[in-house]
Amino acid sequence: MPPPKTLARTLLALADPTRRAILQRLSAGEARVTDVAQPFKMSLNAVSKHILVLERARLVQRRKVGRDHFLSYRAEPLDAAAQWIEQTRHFWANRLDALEKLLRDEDMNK
Amino acid sequence: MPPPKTLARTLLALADPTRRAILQRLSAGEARVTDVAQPFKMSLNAVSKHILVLERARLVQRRKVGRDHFLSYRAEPLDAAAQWIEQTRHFWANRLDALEKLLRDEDMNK
DNA sequence: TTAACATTCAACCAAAAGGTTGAATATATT
DNA sequence: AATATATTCAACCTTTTGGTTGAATGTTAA
Repeated sequence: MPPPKTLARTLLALADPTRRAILQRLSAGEARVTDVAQPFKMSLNAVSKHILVLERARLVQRRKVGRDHFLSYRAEPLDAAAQWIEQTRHFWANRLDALEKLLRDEDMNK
Repeated sequence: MPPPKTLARTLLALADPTRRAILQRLSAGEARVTDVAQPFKMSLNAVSKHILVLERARLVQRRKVGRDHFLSYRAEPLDAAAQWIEQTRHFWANRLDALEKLLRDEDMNK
């Protein structure tokens, strides 16, 4: 089972629009740091930092080939995030179901 | 359709562990600000601020009754977040499928 | 009407986030 | 060997974030 800080790191990484864009880019296939940075208006260094954050969250993996660093997208952490969200979502959904049932039952008695 | 900043606000709100805890608490039912704040070690004011963030992200709704403010959990923004995550996840999953298929096809030719 | 309670507002502070530029490191090309 | 390329490291700056305390506001209770 993954350490509990994993979810925090994942959500934090996803909370930045630049990082989400990077992920989208990488979900279309491997790319080097420079390639990933190219479309952005910010400096290469800034993008490099964002990639670091994504790496710490295990959302991005790095494969060095000579001077090139090839980045790829890893889906696993998203699973945990999705799970948390689904869980939180369904909890309340179930409560609503329970409430509706209760109201239905009461209706039957009128 | 929701404005595009909604997802950013949602993920940002979820990225803080205190706020996730507050949501969990509220997903079990309505509660007043003081009640929500009680289990935390930080000040009431700090929690009040977190609630503000959750409200701006539409994850929490407020219903005032006299001096009490009753807070409740709203699931809708989580749907958008879940959707984004699912979409990003499946994109890559599909690419993997395509790759596997390609490799299978090549195997047949050997 | 005074006192207690529930909550926010305002001012402040430290730490973190997101960006910049410039130098360092390592690899590739000529 | 010299130069160009790919990338990070380090120092710095500004804004945002998450927290504090103290005062203000509005509501209920004695």
